Amino acid sequence: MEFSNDWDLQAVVRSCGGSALEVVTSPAPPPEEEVRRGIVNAVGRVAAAAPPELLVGRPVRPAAALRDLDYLDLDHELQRAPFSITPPSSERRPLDHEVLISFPAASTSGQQLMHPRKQPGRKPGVRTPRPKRSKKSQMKKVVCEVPVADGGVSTDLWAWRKYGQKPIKGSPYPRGYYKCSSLKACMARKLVERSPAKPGVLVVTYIADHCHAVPTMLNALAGTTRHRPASPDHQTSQSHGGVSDEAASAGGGAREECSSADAASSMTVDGGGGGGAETADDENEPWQQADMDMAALGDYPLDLDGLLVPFGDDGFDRFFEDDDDDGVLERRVSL
DNA sequence: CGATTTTGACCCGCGC
DNA sequence: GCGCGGGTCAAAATCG
Repeated sequence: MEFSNDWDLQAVVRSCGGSALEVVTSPAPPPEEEVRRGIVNAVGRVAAAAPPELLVGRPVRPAAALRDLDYLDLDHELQRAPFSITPPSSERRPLDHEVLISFPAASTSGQQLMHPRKQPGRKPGVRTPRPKRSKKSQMKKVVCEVPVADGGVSTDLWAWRKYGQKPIKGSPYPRGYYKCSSLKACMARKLVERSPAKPGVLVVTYIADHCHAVPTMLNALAGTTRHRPASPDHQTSQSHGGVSDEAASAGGGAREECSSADAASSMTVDGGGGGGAETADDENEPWQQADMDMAALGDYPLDLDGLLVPFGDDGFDRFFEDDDDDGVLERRVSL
């Protein structure tokens, strides 16, 4: 089935359902205990309640999903929540203003990669003024750990577009940078990387909130499927110490439809809002509602295709042999 | 043709 | 003040 295939691929990456609820930021982080509790309640419920099919293959409208959830004994399901909040002491050591949510280890199955490409790049000498990255460190961040491929892949309603990937010092895996593609002005961003300590876990960091409603027509944005050309020139390594292929892979499916992040944002609501503008009161905004819902759904889409394979590994070949015969990474969402 | 991905270059924050 | 490393930009390639 179609779904299953897609699902598999997507599974590789998504699932952080979390929606984390968020948190945080800067100046006054909410009491850890509270935040944690809130996350568990919200995220746990959803994740536990929603069947994979629901979250993944066919995204559901948030409202509907919530409705469904209402019928479940959420409290009960809590223990089955697919993730857990990781205390600050975990390996990834969240910052003061971060909240780390982790999901149970999952099967690390999928490996993917993509073909190398030529080498574009910006022309030297060309530079454009860029806004200062002020207070980046103070930006709202939600960190969650997601099993690379636990069956619980989920989809979120947000559309992400990959805008960069970089090798991270100390980690064999590259980090992918995504921004919301629904609206150019939207500052929501997401960083996805594999945990060096736990290869089967992806660390997803959501930054900033979405300043718009959850896109209802995902197809328009998310339909993209990138088929990797059977690149004839298969060179494996390139500059940057090897970001190469894998990196590519990252992009491979790069588009994700996420939600959570925002979720984060949305959830933020209580927290303190960090985000400023977005936070704006959202209570009455319809989109916000949607946001919340999604958050509640706990979907965490991630696509880290590229991140799944460490630099310089041989996953490449494997990828084409196994997962999908087409050698295609697909990610589709249809509403 | 428009949207997205890839990826080298550029820029900036932070630690020393 | 300098260098490192992370984050972002944007040209080129690719895909639907």
